[in-house]
Amino acid sequence: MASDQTRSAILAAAERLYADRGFGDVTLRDIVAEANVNLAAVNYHFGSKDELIAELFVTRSIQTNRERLNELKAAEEAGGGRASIEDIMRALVGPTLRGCLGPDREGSTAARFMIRASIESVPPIRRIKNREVDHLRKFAAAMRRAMPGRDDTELYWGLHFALAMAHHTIREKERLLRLSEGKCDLDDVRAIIDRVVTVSVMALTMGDAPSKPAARPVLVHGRLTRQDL
Amino acid sequence: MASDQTRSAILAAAERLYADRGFGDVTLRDIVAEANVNLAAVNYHFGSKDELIAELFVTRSIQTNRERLNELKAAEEAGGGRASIEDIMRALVGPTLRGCLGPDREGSTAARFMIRASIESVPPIRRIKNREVDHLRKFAAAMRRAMPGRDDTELYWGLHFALAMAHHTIREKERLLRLSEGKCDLDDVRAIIDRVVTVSVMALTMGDAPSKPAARPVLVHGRLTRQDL
DNA sequence: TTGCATTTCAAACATTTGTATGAAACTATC
DNA sequence: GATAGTTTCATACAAATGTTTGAAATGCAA
Repeated sequence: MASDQTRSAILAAAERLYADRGFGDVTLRDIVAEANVNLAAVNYHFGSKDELIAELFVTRSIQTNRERLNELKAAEEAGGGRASIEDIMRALVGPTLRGCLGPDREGSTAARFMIRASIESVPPIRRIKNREVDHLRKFAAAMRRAMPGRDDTELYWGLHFALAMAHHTIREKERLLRLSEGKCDLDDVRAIIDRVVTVSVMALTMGDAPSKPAARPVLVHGRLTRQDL
Repeated sequence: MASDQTRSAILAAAERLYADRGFGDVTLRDIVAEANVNLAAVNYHFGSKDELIAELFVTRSIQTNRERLNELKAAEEAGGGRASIEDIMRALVGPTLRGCLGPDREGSTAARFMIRASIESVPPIRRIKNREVDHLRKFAAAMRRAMPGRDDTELYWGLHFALAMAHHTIREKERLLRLSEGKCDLDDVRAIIDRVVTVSVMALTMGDAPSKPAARPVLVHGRLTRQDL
């Protein structure tokens, strides 16, 4: 068998098992059984279990970051070089929410893996996450361009809260579903993204209103409209 | 040694070690060493390691819930039986944020333990968290009283986002600090609570404005004032 | 084919870890 | 102070798990 086949069989099996059962109770033996390869293959190809997990997470992180930046770039080009704050926030939370929620989420192993990574936060992943700040700086810069003059502190808090709402929704979707007795529709990703974006922009622009009501966020793509509010 | 002394020595040592080093790499042997008791004492007094962790978490959860409900009750009494939505949100996120952030947080083992519990989410704790919904229902009820006529869905989302911002701030405070290069002051708990409450109330009351600007949240206790915005 | 490097494999290793055991020490009650 | 119940202790157990090893198999170039 070609070397790459074993490698990717391990990666695929590991991602699937971790996504399904969490990092806590998936052993290397489980993984190699699922991948139909020998136990020693993991250490041969990856060095250690932790490096395997790290590779999985890095791959998926890069993917997400690329999607985010693509969306940001598209918004900037559409806006003639400068994206609106709303579109920036949408680019920030959209890819993750779309990937991890929605009715077809069961089919996406990658998304479920990233949810696990967000919930369980195992050491090798935590190490990577902690140096993930550079990517966010690009968003901070775009936000600064979109809201010149606004204090940087406010900007960071807005960015922080946007991620908070997006990630918490992914992490705790079961609980929200139970608490709301199904009233909160977690399959309508469009609406959820709009909701998170709206609140984020409100947090970022608070104080601009009420004198300038035009600055208030307006929902574009979603189902929420003024009369719902 | 009296039975209770051993018991509480184990509890204290376990909480301290878990808080410092996380659930991942603290063994029962570490705990009994720290507590100066015999290894078998854990199983004798608690049955198993998981039950020890569960007891730690339940104790602290009850404590937090009590603080939240006390604050809610106080607000309701001060408001003549009905608390404002702002005070309700403040009662929801205040105790946790006060406990887990702030300059004296290093001293509070309990708070650091709860942060760990929030970050690592080990099985026995996850099991408990999943049936923790009842407590939140009381807050949902209070919110319903404060905002009669508002759609329940909106209410749950507001509750959800409030917890999102609070918990994410606790979980990711290091990252926010690094991202903002220290600009976001995570020691000023007062200001953070005000910020979370303000955004939560904005999320809950969105649509009430701009026709009724009086309905916009006004910061009371904090340092943020209108001229900052 | 020969020879060399890469990859696979079964088996064993070395720890770590939670738990169980049975005797000893202790405590409190009568 | 004898006895029964409780608690402590040293030690052992059993299972799991990541990692290593050295040989066998495979692929590939000369």
